[in-house]
Amino acid sequence: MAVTCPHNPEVNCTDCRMNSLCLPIALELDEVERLNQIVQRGRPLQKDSHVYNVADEFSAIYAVRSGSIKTYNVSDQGAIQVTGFFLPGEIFGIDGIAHTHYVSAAVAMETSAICEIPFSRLEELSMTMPSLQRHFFKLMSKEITNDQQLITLLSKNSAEERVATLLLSISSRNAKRNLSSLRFRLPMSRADIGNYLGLTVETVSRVFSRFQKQGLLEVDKKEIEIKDIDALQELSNI
Amino acid sequence: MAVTCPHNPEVNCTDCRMNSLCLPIALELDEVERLNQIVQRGRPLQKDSHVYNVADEFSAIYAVRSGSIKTYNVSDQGAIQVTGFFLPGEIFGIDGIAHTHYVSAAVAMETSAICEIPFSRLEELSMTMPSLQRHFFKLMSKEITNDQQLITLLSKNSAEERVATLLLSISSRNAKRNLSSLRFRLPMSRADIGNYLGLTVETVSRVFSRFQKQGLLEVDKKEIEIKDIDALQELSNI
DNA sequence: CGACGCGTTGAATGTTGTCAAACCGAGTGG
DNA sequence: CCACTCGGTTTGACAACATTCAACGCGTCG
Repeated sequence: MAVTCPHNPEVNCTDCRMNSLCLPIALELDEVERLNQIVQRGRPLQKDSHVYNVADEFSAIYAVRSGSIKTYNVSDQGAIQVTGFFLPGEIFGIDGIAHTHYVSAAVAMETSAICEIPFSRLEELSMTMPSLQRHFFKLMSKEITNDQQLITLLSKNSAEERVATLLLSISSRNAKRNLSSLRFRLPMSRADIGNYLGLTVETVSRVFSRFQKQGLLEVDKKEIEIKDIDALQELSNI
Repeated sequence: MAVTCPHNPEVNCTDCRMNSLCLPIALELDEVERLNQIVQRGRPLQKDSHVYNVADEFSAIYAVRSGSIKTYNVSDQGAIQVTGFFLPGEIFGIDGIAHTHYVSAAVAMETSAICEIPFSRLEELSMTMPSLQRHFFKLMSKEITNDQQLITLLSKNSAEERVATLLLSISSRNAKRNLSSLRFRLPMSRADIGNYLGLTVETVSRVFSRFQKQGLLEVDKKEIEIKDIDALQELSNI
């Protein structure tokens, strides 16, 4: 049992139950083992502690093993923009590539464990493992796609549509991790949601209340139960 | 004279007056020549014709030689989101990397000439030219940075702030191309601006009128003269 | 216990979107 | 040559949605 506990720093890539999410599917067993060799697993991070901060030197990319991470940018004027939420099995920190220093920051939203993958060693490794190289390009590309979807969301959609879309995103990502897609706990605060979606805290709160009144959701602080996923999808799709 | 005309397909990278913008600075003369060998220059594109479209096979990245290009995404529901405007010397089409097919589209906003750089040959070339490889990573990274800046703009800024920021962006990019930073012609329509900035055409138009009334701009259709760049910067910075 | 962070709710305000009309310049056909 | 249409743009009146400001509830922690 201990070996599969996500907080356990001893767990290796082969046994990690997230490996289907963060590793390329095509990897052979011995390749996973070689990757495993370079992955560094520290002890759990406390809530609100930084994985990296703006202007930190870029040296690694990260995978969430347990808990949850948010990333944010700081504009020249000091405005904070949350750019992503990352759940177990997901990769973050790729935007630092090609800069020598991070332009964003990453913090734990709750007690979390992460895997650190030194970038230089990953580069070496991908020279001899084409599927890793490809996977890695896909990750950068996915980052761009994600950002552009967020741009569309912010640019074209109402508060209700934005919140519905975020809830469905978390729902489907939970499903991938074999968790319930209809009942889950939001790791982030209302302020984080608002910041991410370009809304004020009050608006986010009101949307949750409205959804509850309309029977789409059951909301208890951060606990969410989706009661009418079709209606949410309807909202998210229009 | 003919050799420096930007529409001329015969002009090569060494002589192109945009080369300081689209090529890495560190390239040796003979390296430029090797790159020049793989660049394909077609005849000019007409206004509104596509460089590539959604679902086209990804095979190359592009540089603007003359004219201007816009890129846009199409959401599942068919909504169009303009994601970028590209001026001479700028590179576009990088978001197709790591997908086999484009997820976005690129169209000429006016008669334009472009350089096509086949991706597979660029990959080969960068194996032997470290500075090209690095430059190339920077481009992907810049795409992410740009997108995230747009996210912040859409998420946190008012209509006036968004328009001011776009104008200043074009102004400074013109300066890099040795054109006037205070007097220029906008290549894109009001509708494109609105789509890009998450505003309606009417709002964009009103903001231009207001800026003119306040003496920040002189607007004549697409011709713009910046009268008070400090005031614009003030707006863009807050 | 009180202070504090976080979330919710209410009322008023304001910015932006919507709808409608008109303008302008370019191109077309009578 | 003029009247016409058409696309892009501007402007106005109005409505709607989100923000702002304010107050309050609730749980946690010192």
